Amino acid sequence: MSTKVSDSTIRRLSHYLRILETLERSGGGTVSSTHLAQAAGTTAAQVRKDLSLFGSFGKRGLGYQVADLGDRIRGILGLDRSWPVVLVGAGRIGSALFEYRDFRRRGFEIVSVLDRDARKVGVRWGPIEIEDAATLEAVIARESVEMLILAVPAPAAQEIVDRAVAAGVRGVLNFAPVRLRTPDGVFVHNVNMVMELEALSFDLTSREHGLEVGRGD
Amino acid sequence: MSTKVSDSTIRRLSHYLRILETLERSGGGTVSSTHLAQAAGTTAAQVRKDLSLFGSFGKRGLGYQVADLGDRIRGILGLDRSWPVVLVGAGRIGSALFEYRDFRRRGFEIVSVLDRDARKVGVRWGPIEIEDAATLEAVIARESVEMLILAVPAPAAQEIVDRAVAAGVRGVLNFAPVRLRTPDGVFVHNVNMVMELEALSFDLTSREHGLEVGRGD
DNA sequence: AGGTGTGAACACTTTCACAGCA
DNA sequence: TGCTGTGAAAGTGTTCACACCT
Repeated sequence: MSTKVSDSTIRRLSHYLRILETLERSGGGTVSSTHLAQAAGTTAAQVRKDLSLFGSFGKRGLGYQVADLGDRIRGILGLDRSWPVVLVGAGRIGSALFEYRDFRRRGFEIVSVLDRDARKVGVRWGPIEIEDAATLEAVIARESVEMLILAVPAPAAQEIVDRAVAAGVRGVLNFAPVRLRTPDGVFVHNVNMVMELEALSFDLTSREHGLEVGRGD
Repeated sequence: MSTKVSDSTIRRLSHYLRILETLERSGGGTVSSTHLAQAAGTTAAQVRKDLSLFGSFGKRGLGYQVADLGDRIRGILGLDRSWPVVLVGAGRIGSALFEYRDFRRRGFEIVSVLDRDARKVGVRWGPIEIEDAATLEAVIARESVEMLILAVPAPAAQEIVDRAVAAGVRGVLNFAPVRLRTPDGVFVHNVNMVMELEALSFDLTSREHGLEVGRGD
C-alpha cells in the first residue's frame, strides 16, 4: 500500500474524481470501471489498476459506489482538507490565477498575494491586499502555508523558492520557464505553456512530413 | 528516422533548446551531452538517446556545436517558421495568454482573439480587436490558422473545437478542464492547473504519511 | 584522452486474461 | 451473469557500457 505510485496514475485519479463529481451531482449510484474509463479516455483495466494501488473500493459484479469512491480518491489525493496557498507574482498570470475559481472549488485557497513591485504593493484584489515580496517568510509563517504558486519572471524564481523553502514551503507550482533546484522533500510541478505549444508544433510538423500515426484515408 | 518519438523526448528537446539559446547568447562554441544533461536535469545518456532519434548531430570527442544543434532542434520541433494562432476566450486566462511574451518570442503569434460575449466583441487589445466567436470559421480561413488556444469555460469547449477542426485546425492547446474529442490527425494538449495542484497535494500528503522517497536525515 | 552513438539490460507502465465474489 | 482485483505478458522508456571516431 505504500509502493511507488506513478505521476500518470495521480493525474488519472484527479481526472476520475472530476468525473465522479459530475456523477454525484446527477444522482450518484454506482459506476463501472468501463464507464469511468470511457469518460476519462482510458481503459477499464487501467482504472482498476490505478484504484487497486490504494485498496479495494469496488464490489464485484456491481462496480463502485460513486459517493464512496469520490471520498476515497479525495482522501488519497489529500483533498479532504483545505490548502492555503501563497501566490507570488501579481502580473498577468498571477492575476488570472487569482481569479481562477476552480482552485477554491477544490480547496486551494490563495490566502496571500505578494509582489516585488512597489507600485503593486497595497493594491486590493477583492478581499486581499498585495503584500511586499520582502515579507515572504513572515507571510508563510503567519498563514501556515505549505504550497506556493510561483508566477514571477524566470530570473527571480530561484531566489523566491529558496526563501520559501527555508520558511517551510514543501510544494511549488511553478509557471516560470526554469528548472528549479530544491532539496529532497520539496516537490515542484511545472506548467510551461510554451513547451506545450512546441509539442503541438512538433505534432503538426511531423504529420506533415507523413508519419505513420494513421488516418487511413 | 520516422519511429515513434515519446512525448517526454519532445518535452526534453524543448528544454534543451532553451538551454542552447542561453548558450548561444553567451558565445556559442560547443556543449557536451553531460553539460546539457546537467542544465536540463537529466542524464547524459538520455540527451544522446533523445538526439540520436533524429540523427547524428555531434562530433565524437568534441560534443555538439551550440548554434548547429539549436538549428537542428528548431527544425525537428517545427520552430523554423512562424505559427499563426487563434485564441478563443477573452476572459482572465485568455488575456494573460495574450500578453504572454514568450509565445511570440518562439514564433507563435496570436493573430486573432475571439469571444462569444457581445460586450467584449470590438474591444481593442493592443493591435487586435476582439471578434465574435460566431466568425470562428471565417477567421481560421482568413488567417490560415492551424493552431488554436482554447481558453473558454468547460461547457463551451467541445463545440468550439468541433467547429475549428471542421474549419481546418489541426492542433489545440486546451485550458478547459474537459477531455476533448477530436478525430485522428488532430492533436490536443491540455493544461490543467487544478490537476497540478492536486498532484502537489498528493505529494505533500503521502510524504506526511511517511513514504520512502528518502531524506535520510 | 574525451565524448558521441547505440545495442543490450533494466525498470517502469499498460494491457491481457482470468479467478473469484456479488 | 457481471464486474472487480490482480498476477503474468507485452510494451515503452531509461540507463549501462562500450565500440568507435577525433
